[in-house]
Amino acid sequence: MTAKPLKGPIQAVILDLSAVIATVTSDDPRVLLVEADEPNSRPSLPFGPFEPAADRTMEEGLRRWVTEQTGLNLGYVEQLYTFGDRFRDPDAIAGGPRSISVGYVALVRQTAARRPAGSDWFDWYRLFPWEDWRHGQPTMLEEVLRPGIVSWINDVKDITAKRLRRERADLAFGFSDVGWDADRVLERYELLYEAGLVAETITDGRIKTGQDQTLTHPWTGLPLHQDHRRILATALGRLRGKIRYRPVIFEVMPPAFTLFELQRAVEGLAGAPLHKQNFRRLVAAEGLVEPTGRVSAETGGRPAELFRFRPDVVRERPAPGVRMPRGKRTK
Amino acid sequence: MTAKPLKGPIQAVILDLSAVIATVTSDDPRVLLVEADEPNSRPSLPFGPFEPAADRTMEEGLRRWVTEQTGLNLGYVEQLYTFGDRFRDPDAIAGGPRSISVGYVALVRQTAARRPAGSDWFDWYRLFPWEDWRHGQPTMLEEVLRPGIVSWINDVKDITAKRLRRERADLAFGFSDVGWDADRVLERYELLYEAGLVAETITDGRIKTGQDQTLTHPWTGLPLHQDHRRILATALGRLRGKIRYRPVIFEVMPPAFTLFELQRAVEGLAGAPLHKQNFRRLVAAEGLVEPTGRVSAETGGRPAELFRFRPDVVRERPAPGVRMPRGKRTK
DNA sequence: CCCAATATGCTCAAAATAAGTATAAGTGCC
DNA sequence: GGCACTTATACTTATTTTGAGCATATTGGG
Repeated sequence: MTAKPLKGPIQAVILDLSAVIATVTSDDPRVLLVEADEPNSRPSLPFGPFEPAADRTMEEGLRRWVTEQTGLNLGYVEQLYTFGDRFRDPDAIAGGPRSISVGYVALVRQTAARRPAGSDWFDWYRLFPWEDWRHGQPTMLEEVLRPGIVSWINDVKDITAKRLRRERADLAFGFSDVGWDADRVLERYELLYEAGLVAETITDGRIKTGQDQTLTHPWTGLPLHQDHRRILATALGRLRGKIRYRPVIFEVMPPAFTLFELQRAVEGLAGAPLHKQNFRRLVAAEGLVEPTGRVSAETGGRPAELFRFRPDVVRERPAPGVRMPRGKRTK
Repeated sequence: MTAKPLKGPIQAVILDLSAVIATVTSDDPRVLLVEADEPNSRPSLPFGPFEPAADRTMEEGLRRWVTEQTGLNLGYVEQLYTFGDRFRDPDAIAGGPRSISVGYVALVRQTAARRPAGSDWFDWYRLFPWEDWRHGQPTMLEEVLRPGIVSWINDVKDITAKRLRRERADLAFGFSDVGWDADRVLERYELLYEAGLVAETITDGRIKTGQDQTLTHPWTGLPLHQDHRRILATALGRLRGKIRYRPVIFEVMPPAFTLFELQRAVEGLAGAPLHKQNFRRLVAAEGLVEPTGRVSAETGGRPAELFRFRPDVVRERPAPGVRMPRGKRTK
């Protein structure tokens, strides 16, 4: 084993940085996408080059070009994952340099959520309709996805391979008594991708199996450029996990908010309904917020007290966040 | 905002893959390091080039060269983080191409933990002595680290900057009534790095402040090549978090083990002592293990029953892992 | 047979959680 | 002003989970 790899031939890679910029407007979680500029192209994540000469770190570089291009000043930024699979850029399959992208997830406040030219805020659940359980199980899950997944399972003859596919589907989608785990966003998207149930599958030069795309694809969410929906799935899963033990939700809230607004934001990201009374008891008990003394008359009923984030909580609790049940049974 | 970044000039980056290969021997968590080949050099993580022409994915590439170089067959592999800060490779500061490394963490079984030529298994806590709380608070924390950190805090005159440093230290090290959070390994290492309390600081062409290195460095763990100890800190933090909600600990266990052996392994990674009776109640209640029917007479007292991992648990529980308290008070 | 050492079983109080019921304080309409 | 309606907030209760300790079981060695 050598301690230093060969530095001789420069690797044929192109490195760029992609940004999942998320917020939550009054009701829905949203993400910033660059709109398609040609008729046949798809929306994409904002992405830009990494310029080693200019930027000390990749995160700095990301912040710089995001601000230059969109005027947004990113607050919370976290590195997500580095995507480098061969098929991620169809151009590279033919032998071009491998395209590598370091994905970041960033959170901005609703108030700062202007609409930069050429891009727009998309409801996260337009991309992942099956992830929105705020009003119960999405109907498309049983009606569209499940039949498609079952036929993907039966597509393979070998009994062991079939069992593996079934177990994987059970785990990802909570079928047959396994609970739905809101965090497994990526596992679900990847299964749908392999099953040919999302529009991206075909473009990657792979054989699409089983499904009639004209029937299924309109129901399985908006396809994005290259593997960008996969990057988004990674981001959503990460965020859902993180709100449980870090107070990141406050990165998208205005300085003052009612407890119900906070609840709506959490529900939006988590994709699940929460028990109202317990939610307020929890955030109070956790010490996440403190009253401002003011009230909001926007609610239509009794005015709600306005709260603010209490930063001291991070020095009192080891893992301050919004406690939520992780799995839920399908029924 | 343009949807496609410029592909004209190839980025001046060198991409490689580094591997944190971890296991737990009977008592201690261990990591595979390549031994220094010259008198003045330091041990390093195994790392190798990413070869787009040969490997479909980076993980495949990693598995390939690890097997080629060490003969180890990696089981569990997870991408950690991508390291690309300017200072990570001293050679690159002068204007050479930026060195980027995609870090992975892998787990192998004790039984498979042979000793590949040129490398050796190092006790994790030789690198991070302050992280080992299995026998109570490490003495070097109060005796060496805390004074060093205090003088780093006082090094700065501005009152706001001083408060920021103090709060950051409180949070990372659990000073002044904040609890010790075992997962914050990286935050602690980065603070020590900035404070000039680890040997790596000086080599990066930065000004070392405050401490007399001949006094402190022998106490602050074994320094590694470049930023490899930082990569390890990231890995340890990630693993500590993960054992709580995924059954990854079984990746390092032999096929059959006693509950106390399992507890030792968890304690080794977590760096904290666990209550024996509650531990066994937990793993039983969680359904993580099942009895094999055999017993082990190795224990010196009453023979212990041998258990095996029960893979079905992943289909019964949304987040199967070893439940542990996350923070602990210093006292 | 008694003791040291380890494994395992059980109890019990405290804390956290889930799911309600009850009450408070506004709005709009008549 | 009274009433229906809406939303906010307080409180109750049963259940589960956790933390900590005590008690018992099963071995090997003097």
